[in-house]
Amino acid sequence: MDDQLVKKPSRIQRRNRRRILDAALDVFSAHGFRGATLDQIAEQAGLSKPNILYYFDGKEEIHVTLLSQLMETWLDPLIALDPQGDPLTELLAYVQRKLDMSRDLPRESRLFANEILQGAPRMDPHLRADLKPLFDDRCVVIQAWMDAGKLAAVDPRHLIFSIWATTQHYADFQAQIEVLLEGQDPIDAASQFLQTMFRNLLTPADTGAAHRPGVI
Amino acid sequence: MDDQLVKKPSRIQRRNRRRILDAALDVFSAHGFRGATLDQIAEQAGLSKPNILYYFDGKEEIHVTLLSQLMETWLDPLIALDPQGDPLTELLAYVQRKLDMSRDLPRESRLFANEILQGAPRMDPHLRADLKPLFDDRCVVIQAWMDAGKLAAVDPRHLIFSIWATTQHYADFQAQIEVLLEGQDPIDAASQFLQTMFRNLLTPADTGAAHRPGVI
DNA sequence: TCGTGTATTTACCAAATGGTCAAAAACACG
DNA sequence: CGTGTTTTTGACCATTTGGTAAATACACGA
Repeated sequence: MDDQLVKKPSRIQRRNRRRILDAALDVFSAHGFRGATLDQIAEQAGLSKPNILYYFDGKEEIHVTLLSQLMETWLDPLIALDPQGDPLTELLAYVQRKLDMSRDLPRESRLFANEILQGAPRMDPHLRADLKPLFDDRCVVIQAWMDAGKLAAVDPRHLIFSIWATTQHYADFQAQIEVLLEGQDPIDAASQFLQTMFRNLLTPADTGAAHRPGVI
Repeated sequence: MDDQLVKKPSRIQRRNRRRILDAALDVFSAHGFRGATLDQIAEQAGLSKPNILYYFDGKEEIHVTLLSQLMETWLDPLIALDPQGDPLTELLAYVQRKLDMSRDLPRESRLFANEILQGAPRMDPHLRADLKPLFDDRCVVIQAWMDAGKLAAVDPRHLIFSIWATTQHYADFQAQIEVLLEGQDPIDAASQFLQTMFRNLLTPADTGAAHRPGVI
């Protein structure tokens, strides 16, 4: 019949799997793994619970599938960091890409945050296998830039942490930010602020003054 | 008998309530509200489940009690910001206090993060009633410092966000950091890094060079 | 030591939840 | 249209979970 081990999924299969994963992303990101229920996911997806279990082996598999897909999306901006590019430009662009992701993919950010918060029980292998090597490599690249005097010398690891922390904050702590900012769109102002902060941090001392806000 | 409406709790009551809250902090911070079970809390506290419900009206009340207590702790460092002090010193000390809290009270940080991540369903009133006014007041103070030329001019709100994000990151994303840093204590290095970053950001342009790392 | 209010446990319960299964319905296609 | 396959459903099930009621054990002052 088919010489492939796995039949290629039908149109209906693709559509329903996509619906389920999208609904699951909604629910998991809002309530965490244990807080999410199959009934919620089913309702959100517009399918019955047994129908969902026809497409996935169980709650766990849905979650794992989401996390695997997420890891790719999550690494992208860091992969896009070009060792041949201009150091300061590259890093500021990286900050912007991460911030854009907080605006465009807040559910994914919260799914990730939920998983890490709870000790990364399902994602730990991914972190070690995928994120760690990339992280180490990027630290070497950044360190080389600093050694060449093209960036102010700071700990590259904590630099990356601070970029992650400040950008993802706008997605993960959105509920708090909405209370404190009363409905203004925070991302534009955040972009200004973060670009200033990281430019000031990273501009090497001998390259002339950092671009100070309020000072042209 | 007693002219007070509420009898003062016995020694046993105080001890057991403390045990329960401590156990609940463990469990809630590790699994979130819905992921935590009374059985887990009971076992962790060394009490039976009905015994726990003898001291608290239900799971919800335990959680709410924790969040209320947490809010005080959480506001403390911001309250301690002295409008009369030296601006740069005050803000850098604030960063340090927040970072110390990430090291000393990681469970509390994760409890808070969990709650906000899920949309702050139980904490929203506290945020509006307690955090928001303090936040607004501190923004005014910081803005005044900037207007007086004692700090570089940036958006005070996003400045505070970035301090929260970078410091709490070390508690909330500990699982990830442990994978990436392989067991070194990150807080000391983080302290160096963050002090440098925020000093560079906040030192006003005309006050002489910011303290650049690697440059004495 | 006794009696009374406090503390703890044992045995439950109802609802929620992840999951199963067989049969029905819908569908693709010659 | 008819037939074989895929998809969907309704009825169920076992376990977990938050919570209760009543009985028992305990502390401690009179």
